[in-house]
Amino acid sequence: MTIKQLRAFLAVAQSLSFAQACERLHLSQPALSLAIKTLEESLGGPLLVRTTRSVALTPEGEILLPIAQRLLADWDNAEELLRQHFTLQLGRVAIAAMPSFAANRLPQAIKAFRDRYPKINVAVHDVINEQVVDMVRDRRVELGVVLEPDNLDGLEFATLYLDRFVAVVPPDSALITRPEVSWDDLRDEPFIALQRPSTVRRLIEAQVGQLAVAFESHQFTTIGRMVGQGLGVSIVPSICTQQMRELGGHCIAMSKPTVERSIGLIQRSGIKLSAAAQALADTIRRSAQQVD
Amino acid sequence: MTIKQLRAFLAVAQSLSFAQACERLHLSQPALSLAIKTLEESLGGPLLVRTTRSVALTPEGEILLPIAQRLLADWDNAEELLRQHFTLQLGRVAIAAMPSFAANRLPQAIKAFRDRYPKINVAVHDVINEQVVDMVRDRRVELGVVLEPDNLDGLEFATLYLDRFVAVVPPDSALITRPEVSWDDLRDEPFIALQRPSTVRRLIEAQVGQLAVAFESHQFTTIGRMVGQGLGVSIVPSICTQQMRELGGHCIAMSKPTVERSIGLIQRSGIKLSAAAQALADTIRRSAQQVD
DNA sequence: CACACTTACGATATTCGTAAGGATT
DNA sequence: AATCCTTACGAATATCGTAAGTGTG
Repeated sequence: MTIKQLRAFLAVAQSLSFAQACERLHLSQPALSLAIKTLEESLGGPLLVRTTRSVALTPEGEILLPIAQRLLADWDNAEELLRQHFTLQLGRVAIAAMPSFAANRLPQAIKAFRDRYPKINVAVHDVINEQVVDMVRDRRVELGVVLEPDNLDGLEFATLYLDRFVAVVPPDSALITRPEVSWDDLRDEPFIALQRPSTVRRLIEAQVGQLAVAFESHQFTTIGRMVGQGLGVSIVPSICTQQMRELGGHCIAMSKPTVERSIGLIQRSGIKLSAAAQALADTIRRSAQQVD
Repeated sequence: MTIKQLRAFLAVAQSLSFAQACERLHLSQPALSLAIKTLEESLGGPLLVRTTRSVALTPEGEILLPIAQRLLADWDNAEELLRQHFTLQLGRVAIAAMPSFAANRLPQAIKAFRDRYPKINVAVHDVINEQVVDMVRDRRVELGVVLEPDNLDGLEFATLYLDRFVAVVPPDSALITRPEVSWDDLRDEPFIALQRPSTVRRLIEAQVGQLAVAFESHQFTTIGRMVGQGLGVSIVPSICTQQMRELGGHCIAMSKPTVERSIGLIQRSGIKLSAAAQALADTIRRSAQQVD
């Protein structure tokens, strides 16, 4: 039993005419006749009774008719579903991104993606850097945006930006005129830090040692606003520059030695991204180039 | 997308190896390779990622896998179901029969049928003659057993037995020594008749005019037992002879002019019986020959 | 005689298997 | 070197359409 044979049967059963079914199937009468005959032989008995002037279903044909309809409908639906996934007319991507990226750069990339592929469902997981890596490893997301991890096994990393730390100081700070500030310049000010665990916090501490932390927050937004209110200074990834400015903080480049780390896309290596995830990755890459 | 292609995909996806899938499919590697390739082209993208040493599913392949399983399972089930119907390993027949036949002859035919085709469900409708015809016309049953109807249009009738009326008298009746009795011989006795509407009742009245009915019943069993108890005499189709004897009645042939009517199978003309109904009809015909 | 389905048959397309090629372990 | 998948190509198979055949209204 083949798809063609079943389609042939359905066409004849519905029109009760070989001639009409021929047109619907774009098939010659003999070809249709043979298809039905072959189907009947493969199933072990007649499905249609043909008098020279009319066609009727046998009881077994009556049994097959609704089954054939459902079978072919399921078949066509499945085919269409797959095609839609390949043509990005349907699908779902899950992406995880570290908070700074999720807050500052991802939204515009998602916007561009959604404008182009409105039917693709995008799930964004805004989690700390380490969890992004875990989620990619666990296959809970196809894509991640992270600071380049030390341990890459099983993962592929591709740089989007080169990020360095910048100081954030209140608008009335004495440092504000300086073209750049050193780590030591900030030691005297109350320091506002991300709460642990956080890669940014860890990297800063690795650079300057234990900090005299005055305030802590999980959110860059809170940090920015605290700095804006003159509560202290902070150090944030350069990706957050614009956000800090909007919140009232003033950003100043850090003098050497500066810490630079790559921010980039990670995915499991050796597996193929879904068409949707591939397209999202492309969109994010394009978006990164535009900003730079 | 064809059945073969989908089976090929399923085999590869399950074994994650072309080589193993080849054996399962009884197919050469190139043929399998081509089948997958064609499938991928027809759907618009890759389903499998082949490194030279391993095979993995693409995300779209992951989507297709459970769909393919269900599709093929449904397909195989449908095919098997139809085959079972044709080979009489599964099915259902509905038959309607007039009470005298249903009670006297049908059970042994059903028994023989069920011994031979234990999986076929048989529904018997024990209804009066006219309703049998109606049920066949209305397609509520495929087969009927009736006295040959006057109006046959749209129906086919095939004789099983030639039935004539026989007299039933109590065992202590004076008539019991007679080789045959006439209609008039029975006029003096209390008459036990089937209740109207009944073809038998109608035929008897057509023969002898209005009867002096002493008792009426819907059931031949009741009539037989009444006669057996000496409450009166009756006239029944010869098909009931054995039943009457068992109930204590004594059957005597009717002298000429006797009424003979055919008892036979009816079915809608121009349609094909289901394989199951055809087999049941054959069994009933064989059963009728054995009795004669 | 026109219509509707089937059979006959030659042409075209698919599908298959063998043989060879390329890549990885 | 061995394994595994792909490409190449000739052969077998299946399917198709044209033409002829058959039975019905």
